[in-house]
Amino acid sequence: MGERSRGITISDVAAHAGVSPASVSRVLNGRTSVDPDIVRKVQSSIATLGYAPSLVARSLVHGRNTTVAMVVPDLENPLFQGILKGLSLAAAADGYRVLVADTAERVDDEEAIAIEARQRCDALVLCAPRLPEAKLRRLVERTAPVVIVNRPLPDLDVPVVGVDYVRGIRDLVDHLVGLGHRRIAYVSGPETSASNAERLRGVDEALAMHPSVRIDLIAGGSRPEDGEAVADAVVEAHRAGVTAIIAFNDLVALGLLARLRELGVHVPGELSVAGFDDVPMARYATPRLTSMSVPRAEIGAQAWERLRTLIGGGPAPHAVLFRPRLETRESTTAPAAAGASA
Amino acid sequence: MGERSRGITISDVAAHAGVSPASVSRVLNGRTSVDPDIVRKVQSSIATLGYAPSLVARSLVHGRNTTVAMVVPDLENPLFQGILKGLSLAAAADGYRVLVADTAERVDDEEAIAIEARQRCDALVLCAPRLPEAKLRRLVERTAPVVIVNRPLPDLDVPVVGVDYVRGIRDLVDHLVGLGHRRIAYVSGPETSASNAERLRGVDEALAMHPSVRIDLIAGGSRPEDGEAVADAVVEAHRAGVTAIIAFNDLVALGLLARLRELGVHVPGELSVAGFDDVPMARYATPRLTSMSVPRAEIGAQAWERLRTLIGGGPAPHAVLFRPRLETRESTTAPAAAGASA
DNA sequence: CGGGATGGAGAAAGCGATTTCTCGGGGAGA
DNA sequence: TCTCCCCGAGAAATCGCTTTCTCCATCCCG
Repeated sequence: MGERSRGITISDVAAHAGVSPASVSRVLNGRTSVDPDIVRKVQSSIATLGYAPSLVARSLVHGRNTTVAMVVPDLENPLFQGILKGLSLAAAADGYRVLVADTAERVDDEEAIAIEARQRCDALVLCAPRLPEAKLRRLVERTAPVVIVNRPLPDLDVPVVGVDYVRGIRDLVDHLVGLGHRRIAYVSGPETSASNAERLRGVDEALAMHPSVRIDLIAGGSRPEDGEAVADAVVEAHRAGVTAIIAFNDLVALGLLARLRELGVHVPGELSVAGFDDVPMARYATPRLTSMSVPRAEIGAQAWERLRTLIGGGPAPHAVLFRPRLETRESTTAPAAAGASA
Repeated sequence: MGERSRGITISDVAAHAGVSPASVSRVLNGRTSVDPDIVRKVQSSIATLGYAPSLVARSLVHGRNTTVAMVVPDLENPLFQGILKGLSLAAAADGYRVLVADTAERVDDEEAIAIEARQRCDALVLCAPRLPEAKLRRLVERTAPVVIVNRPLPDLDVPVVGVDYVRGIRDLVDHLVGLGHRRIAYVSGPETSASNAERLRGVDEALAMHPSVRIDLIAGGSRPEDGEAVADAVVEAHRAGVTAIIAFNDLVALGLLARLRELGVHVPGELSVAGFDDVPMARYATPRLTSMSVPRAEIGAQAWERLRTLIGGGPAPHAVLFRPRLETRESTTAPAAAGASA
């Protein structure tokens, strides 16, 4: 606030220009026409005094501060970064700025942080993959206008912008099955993660469509370390006949790749590995990682689009789900022993 | 603003509780002692009405809104993400939130964006590696309190939190020379980047300390694509006798690694490669990337520390430079032909 | 040439809190 | 029992702007 104009107000300008504060305001906002002479004087005074209007005072009058909040569990996750970037750029185009709040994965604080952040802004973008649904529903009511990102929330008048993880996993399984894989393992994400639940539904649906395919579950996580940690279990599964791995996300896949190499398991020669999210680094991995691409920036932009509608008093926009696109790269290929087991 | 309390104000609460707005304010802020009876009534009214005080109105009175802005050239850069995360967490501990503004690398807009963002907040964290120094100096004056991140700015009363790139490059060269390398190439960053200039100074100093060493310059960039694009030139340099590569940053190094593998150049067998920044993915690369680690989150935290001092009216804190720490991993080793050329 | 319409500028009323100012009442000391 | 002091609650001023309201002067038209 105030910046270097600390202390100099619209009245100072008015006095200096010999007009009323109202006129200065008019010159500033150009709503009504004002005497060119006054305009000149005011502009000159503004320049001389180095005046900058207080945005806070304006906000108070207008009842909005052209700022939206975004709450994320972890700012270091490439997925959220991309969304934040898209949101930030889209909002900026409309003169809005984004306030970020990192909950540091502390689910218990999420609600309070979201409410606090929301209070400072006109609207809220909520990324809360771990928040229990009941809590989320309550939170959504208290923070409207709000848009939920990346998790489904049926039967509620809240716009959701997300990814069709179910379909994504199905498509990914199709890809692997198409390559000839019959035994696959899914390295799951955090147990409480809503998007992990979606992926698991995708696994189920895929199984239903491919009776001859078997998909094992291996408990994983969401970070590269988790990928490394799960490598032994993956190798074991491989020995037991699994020929392809689907990781919860790319971070896990990349960690897994690194460890598999050290364990002497060749990817994709012995084992295919696929990730999810298509983070920027995926295409630079060794081998370049096959992944399901999600339009991170576009999600952010769409979130803004919806928020803008809500802020403008429009009707609750419909939910939108992006269908992930398969990025076939080097890490997936046909299984070594053609035809494998099944 | 106003969230669902839209319309309900402190006066409503006062009326409902049968007291004056001043008393409600007192209960809310607990400055002076108030009749327990009033406290009870007010609290009950607040709960009943679902009242939440307007932070904007508060800001207007107090002259600050407990928000700081951070301006970055690219939110997708892991370095800035880490800094943002550190800043955000540190500020949150003091009840401050962070507003982000991504300039999308448009240097020309940087000044305007910074000023605008600063107006909304109490202070500013500025990451502007490409902004010409003269402009930066002018900008810094207009946006105080401000802290500059990641670039030197001598002779100005502005706190700087940064990385000692000069020393970092020297240490990295020492590492390579210690391994036996005598011919090294530096894949440079963006020409206008201040931190690239620093690195180049490091190269010069290193050369001065190791007369027997030669360091070639290869024009690069700052992103993985640049690393890929420069691979051919790197291979050529390798043919000419270069045995080790220092990339501007890890992103470039990772892109380079991916392409070198495709070109059949073995790292580190034939060529050592080192990055800078130690981004999270560096340790999961193939081979795991040797890099100079910079404390991203700590930079953000220190930036906040300084901002806090300035906001509190304290004296301009001293600049602080973090010395990067060498993370030796697999991508650097002794040159193949022991002793190499020199 | 007069009167209503028009338009532009200043005065004043908010926006929603905090904080100073003012005043009344109760407790303590004489 | 009376006075003085202190404390606590309400009234009012303030933060810096926008916007309505009011008024005056000009302009146009009959």
